[in-house]
Amino acid sequence: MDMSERKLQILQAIILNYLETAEPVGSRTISRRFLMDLSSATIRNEMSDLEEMGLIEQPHTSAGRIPSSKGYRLYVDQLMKRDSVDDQQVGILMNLLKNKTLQLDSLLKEIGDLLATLTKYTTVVTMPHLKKSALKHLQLMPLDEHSAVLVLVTDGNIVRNHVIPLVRRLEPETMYHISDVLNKELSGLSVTQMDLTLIQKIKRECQVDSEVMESLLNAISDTLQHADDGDVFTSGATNILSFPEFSDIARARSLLEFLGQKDQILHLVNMEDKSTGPGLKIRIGTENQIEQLHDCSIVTANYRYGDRTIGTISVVGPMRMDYKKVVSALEGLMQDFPNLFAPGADPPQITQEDNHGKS
Amino acid sequence: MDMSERKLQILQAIILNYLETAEPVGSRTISRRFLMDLSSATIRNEMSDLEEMGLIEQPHTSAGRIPSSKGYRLYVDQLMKRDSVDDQQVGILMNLLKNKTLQLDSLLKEIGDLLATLTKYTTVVTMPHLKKSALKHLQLMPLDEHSAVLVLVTDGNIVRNHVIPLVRRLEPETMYHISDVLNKELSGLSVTQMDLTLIQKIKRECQVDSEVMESLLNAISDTLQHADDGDVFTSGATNILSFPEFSDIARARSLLEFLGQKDQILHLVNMEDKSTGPGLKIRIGTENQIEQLHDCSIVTANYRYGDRTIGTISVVGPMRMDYKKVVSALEGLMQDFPNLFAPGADPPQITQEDNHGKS
DNA sequence: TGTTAGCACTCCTCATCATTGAGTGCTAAC
DNA sequence: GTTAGCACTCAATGATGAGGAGTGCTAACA
Repeated sequence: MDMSERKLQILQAIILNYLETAEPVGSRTISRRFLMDLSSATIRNEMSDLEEMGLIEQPHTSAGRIPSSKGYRLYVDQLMKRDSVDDQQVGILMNLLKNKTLQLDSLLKEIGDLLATLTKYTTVVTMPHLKKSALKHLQLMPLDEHSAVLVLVTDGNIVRNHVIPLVRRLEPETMYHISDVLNKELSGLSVTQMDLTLIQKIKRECQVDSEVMESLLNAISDTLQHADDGDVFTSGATNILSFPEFSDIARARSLLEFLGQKDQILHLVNMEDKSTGPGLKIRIGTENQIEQLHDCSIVTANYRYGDRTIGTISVVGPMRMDYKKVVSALEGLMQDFPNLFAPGADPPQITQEDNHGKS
Repeated sequence: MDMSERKLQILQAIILNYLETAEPVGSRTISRRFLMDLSSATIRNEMSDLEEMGLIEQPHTSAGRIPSSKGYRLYVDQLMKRDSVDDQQVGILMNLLKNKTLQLDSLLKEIGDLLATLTKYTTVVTMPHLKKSALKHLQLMPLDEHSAVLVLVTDGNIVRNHVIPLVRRLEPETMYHISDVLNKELSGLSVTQMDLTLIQKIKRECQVDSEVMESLLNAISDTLQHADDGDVFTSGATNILSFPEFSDIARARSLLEFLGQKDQILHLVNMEDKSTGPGLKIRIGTENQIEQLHDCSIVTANYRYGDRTIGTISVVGPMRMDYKKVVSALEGLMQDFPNLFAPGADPPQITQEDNHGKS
């Protein structure tokens, strides 16, 4: 069976109508609303073909048709046009963000919030992995007899801190000294790049009583190793409850619970999928591995800082999602992303994922 | 109408049965399950009285009775006994927490998570207000040409940080110097205790070019003033969806959305209520001012650090909540709270809210 | 050969109606 | 004061049928 232009039009009509109404679409509706020069009977024949091709399906015999995962996929890949109206919305959003913060993590949270408000779906933002980020500065701060604070700043000005125990009191001056050495040796590196040789070198350079130094370095290395491997920030989760596809409370619950599990989310958005290139990644309905997401679609963008992809911004919604709007919003966002960050921030430049291979 | 012992027994029976089944309780059920020496007819007469007193109500004429807010209130105030089984559970929970962290905020998050798991309800923990906490240490860290990080540590080892812009480059040594002065002058104080005289004094002592100093102090003071006035941490929000009283999706949604609004939550838990003493605060159904909470009950405990009440831990559930379990858990928690924190932490001691006036 | 009108058929939706049963309130007897 | 008995109420359940949206098929048409 060949794929005529007309079939595509009908598929698109079904999808557009279904996105709007969430009701199965009948042949007469299409004939009246979209293709007035064809009778419903003709459209019925075409729909029958489309169903055979697996692009649409029928909830029951005497109902209209709804798009299948495969149908949405075809729509997203071939039929969908970008929307400049949404681009404008993104522009407004970006202006809200500009110069608002010097810190990448708060910026990302703001983006998540605004994107959830704009799209009315749920957004999931993964923060940069500490381990993959380059350290910009690190410092020990005296706290009390038994503890000190280790403060780490990574590129993007993300600050992490951890209280570490001391075997015995250290003078502030000693700490400053150690901090200087640590900084000299470690800044610019990522956690994965730190090895034993480096640690030995630091130990020598500090010239501090080796017992203290030993425990201190252990604590620091512990902190670095166990630092959360990427935080997840979710916004607009309750938006899901407003869609009729989630009026079944059990379904809604299982999805919301899934969205609450950081490790699962991380696993999901970081999952590599050979078929998609560098741009946005769109997963539709049953294309998702995870069962809780079989009724959902997820659009994911990777953001970059410097030359590394370090995190993701995703929009989660029902399969009957306004793909055009979401894709426009995310693409617009990724385009403007580099300009968002600190007007004259030092050397680092956030660059967008280049979209080569896409028109 | 007087309140006989028997009426109380019947009320208690209704409540216990309703907690279990979520179904209106009929006279025959009580006669069979709880008070076998009385006929259903007798119980019916008593129930009629209880209804007239406003302690129970009837969804419709031919249904059993369910407790009213007033009924639960009486139960909570007079009938409910503490439960030692739950105490044991709390004991286990406490052991899980012990020595886990040196930082009050992560400890509180853990508590929230565990309490949500234990009770199967939703927990809401408010973090200490920065403005009310005493500063333990504060420090400026160099970052790059245009910015520095201000790190604040409050009692409880809660670390906050903020990137602040610099009008021009400062040497690390200068920053250390400024930090020392700031520390000397400010540590031990809370934000509310800092005034203009103090700032002037700091300016003099630093002996740094006054333009730089001016902008720096402004930024710091900005940071302190605008520091989030208490963060809110919610755990187990989706538990709500498992209760039949929230099978209506609109109701569930409005509650979940309410729980997502930090400012509203803060307003709620900090609301002073003259009628309750120092111990736990229990708000049942319509006793809550906020409309979204009319079907819910909230049990709130204040935690203290040193001599100040600085935050709250709450459990939110349906009105048909297992008050005994929740109250036992929270009371047990507050009792052990002081022992939880850092084995040999410096001077500060977390003390519990004393329960005088309670048996 | 592609398009369309017509028609029988399917099956969901909704309203109606009767049945059932849990529960009540009242009364009269114990 | 307690209880048995009885009439009554009303939500829940399930059966029934009308209405309607939509389909698939067939036959006629351009």
